[in-house]
Amino acid sequence: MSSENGRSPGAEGEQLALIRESVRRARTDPARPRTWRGAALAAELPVARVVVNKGVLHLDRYFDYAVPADMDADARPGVRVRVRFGAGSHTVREGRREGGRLIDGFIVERLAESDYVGPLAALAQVLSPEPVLTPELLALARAVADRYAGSLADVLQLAIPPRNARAESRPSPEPLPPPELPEPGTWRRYPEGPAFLTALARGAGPRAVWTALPGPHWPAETATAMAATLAGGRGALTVLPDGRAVERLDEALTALLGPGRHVVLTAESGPEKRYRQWLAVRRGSVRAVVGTRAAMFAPVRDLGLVALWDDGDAALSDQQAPQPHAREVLLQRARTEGAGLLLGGHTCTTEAAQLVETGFARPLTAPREVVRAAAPLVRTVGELDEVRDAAARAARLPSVAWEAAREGLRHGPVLVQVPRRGYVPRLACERCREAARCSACAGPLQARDSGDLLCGWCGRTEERWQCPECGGRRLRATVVGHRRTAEELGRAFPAVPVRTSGRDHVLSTVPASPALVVSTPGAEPVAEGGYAAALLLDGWALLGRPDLRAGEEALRLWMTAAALVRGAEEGGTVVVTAAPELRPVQALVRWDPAGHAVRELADRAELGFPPVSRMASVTGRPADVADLLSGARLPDGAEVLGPVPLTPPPSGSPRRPGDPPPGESWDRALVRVRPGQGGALAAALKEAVTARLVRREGGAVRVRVDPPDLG
DNA sequence: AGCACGCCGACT
DNA sequence: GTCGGCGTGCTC
Repeated sequence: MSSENGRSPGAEGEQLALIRESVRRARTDPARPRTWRGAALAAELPVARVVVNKGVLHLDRYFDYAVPADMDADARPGVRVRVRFGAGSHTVREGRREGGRLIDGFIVERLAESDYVGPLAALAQVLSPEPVLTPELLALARAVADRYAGSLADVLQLAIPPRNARAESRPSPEPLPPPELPEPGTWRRYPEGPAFLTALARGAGPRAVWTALPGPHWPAETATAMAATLAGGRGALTVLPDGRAVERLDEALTALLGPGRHVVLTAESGPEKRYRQWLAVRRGSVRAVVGTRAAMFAPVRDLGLVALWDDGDAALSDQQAPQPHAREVLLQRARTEGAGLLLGGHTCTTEAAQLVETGFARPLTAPREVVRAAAPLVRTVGELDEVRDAAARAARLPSVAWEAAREGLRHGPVLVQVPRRGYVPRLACERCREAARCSACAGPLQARDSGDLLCGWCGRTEERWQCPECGGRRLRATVVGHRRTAEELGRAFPAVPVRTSGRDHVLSTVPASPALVVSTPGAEPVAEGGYAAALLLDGWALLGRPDLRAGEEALRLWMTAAALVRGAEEGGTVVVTAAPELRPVQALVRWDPAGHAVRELADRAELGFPPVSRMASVTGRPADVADLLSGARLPDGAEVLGPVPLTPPPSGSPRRPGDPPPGESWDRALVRVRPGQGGALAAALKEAVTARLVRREGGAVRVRVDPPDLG
């Protein structure tokens, strides 16, 4: 018997020789045979260009396959196929091509001929005639892959849910006719609100950065914008950071439009339901989509509006390679699909402020007096504030906070926000709480066991640090968790029920009756009728986080909580324990998130920080990082910061993709480029990684564009 | 990555 | 003459 691997001479060997000969001829003969013998091919457009479902960077290109005649009808652009892929797919045994593994892919287009020199393998199977990879989705996925130095296949994995035969076999519901144009309702509080809605309804692409008024109306307002888009005959997509926010918008949409006009796309619903709903969207049966970041690629037909709520929330950045952020994906869709944009939240990210500054979007805000009436009264208290009351001292509350809680409890629930333990800053000025930064590159300072101060970006040792804000020379940190705070408050207010909402169990709503609701940031329940008061405790801990965005993030967490409190007109009060002269604290007191973002943006521009410049991180073993950077053809003026040793995550925390394997110490370098060079930076890094893969040199290196923890 | 090809040394 | 170990290169 011949050997299993076709290496022995004889009939098979002769066949191999023949094949090699035919390939040789194919490379030189202009009238070369294009396929293997014996395959009956599709009469027209016999070539299928395929993107194979393999995320490896050096395979990030198309491969051509021959279309057998019996697959001709189904093998249309966008369908899922299986193909033989890999070395050896040209092996011929007993007259058939074998070898190479069967892998999935998508047909990108059908062609009359291939530019590949050599004979084509045939498609192995059309998995389903459903064209899931639409031209819009392909273009979007390509753009996202390029921006993030990732591969098309990786992005498609995020964008197209796994197939489910049962879901596919069922017909999607008949599409409903467009709804009536909705009334503007509370959008009238914004001078530009009604015009924004009519622009959506008439098919235009208005783009707005929406600073939402505090209070409970944003879900209904977002629903109204979606309804206006539907009324104009186009589709709408809204992405929100978590399941609770999705639920609120879902309810608002159902209240406004009834059931059946929208779907909720989240990763939580099971595979069959998820694919069924996704298909209903792709087929045009449903024109409106609401979901978490998993919905950002939803193939909405004739997209007229992309909306994003609270784009500063870290949950909007995908954890799967290449880790695209929903804001960037939706912006790309607004640009290329001509859709309107609604970037909303109770605060404003610097990225959103930049969109306004560059003229890409217009601000959608309410007049000052409307803001003042809707927002609660905010008071600040330094933590060294004198504590006269013994009970207040027991609860570790400054007197002002104690009074506000006691007064608030007479009228309804009182929210107490406490930073999570572990949410601790690296180093901040003891006197003014300003984060300690490197005097050379403005990177965050870390304390070594030796007592030395080391920059987390450039690795320089900081001698004799002095706070640039107040001249202080001492540094510090620590925080008390929400559970212990709840216990202490329970003792201080013995007659009042205490509820907690935190990481392990998050409450979505609380009743209007008086209660203390202790919550970690981001987990605050919505109170019926609004909270009477809120205490934002240990604010300095949020501000001192070792992150570029610490100020912006603290303001976001405060305002998101404070927006659940009744307006000043109804007696709503907020007390924040943080130094009143700090910029985010002032922005909270004045309720001016947009102004804060504009000033923050100016600072970032001056210091060369994102989003004004673009950054990417490169991590890996020290030798690998150095090798990759030396081989990369970075754009002109690119700056390399570091490399420095990557601070290991605290032991016990779950390993995340991109973390070094246990026992290895990795370096991290940051690369920074000027505005407009982001694409070139991503391309250069991708090329450098690919070159190493092809040469098989060195160990794994990870590249991340827009690293989230600019420590 | 995965897989096949092929060169080379070892053993029947 | 045949087997199989591992370095090298490619994937339509």
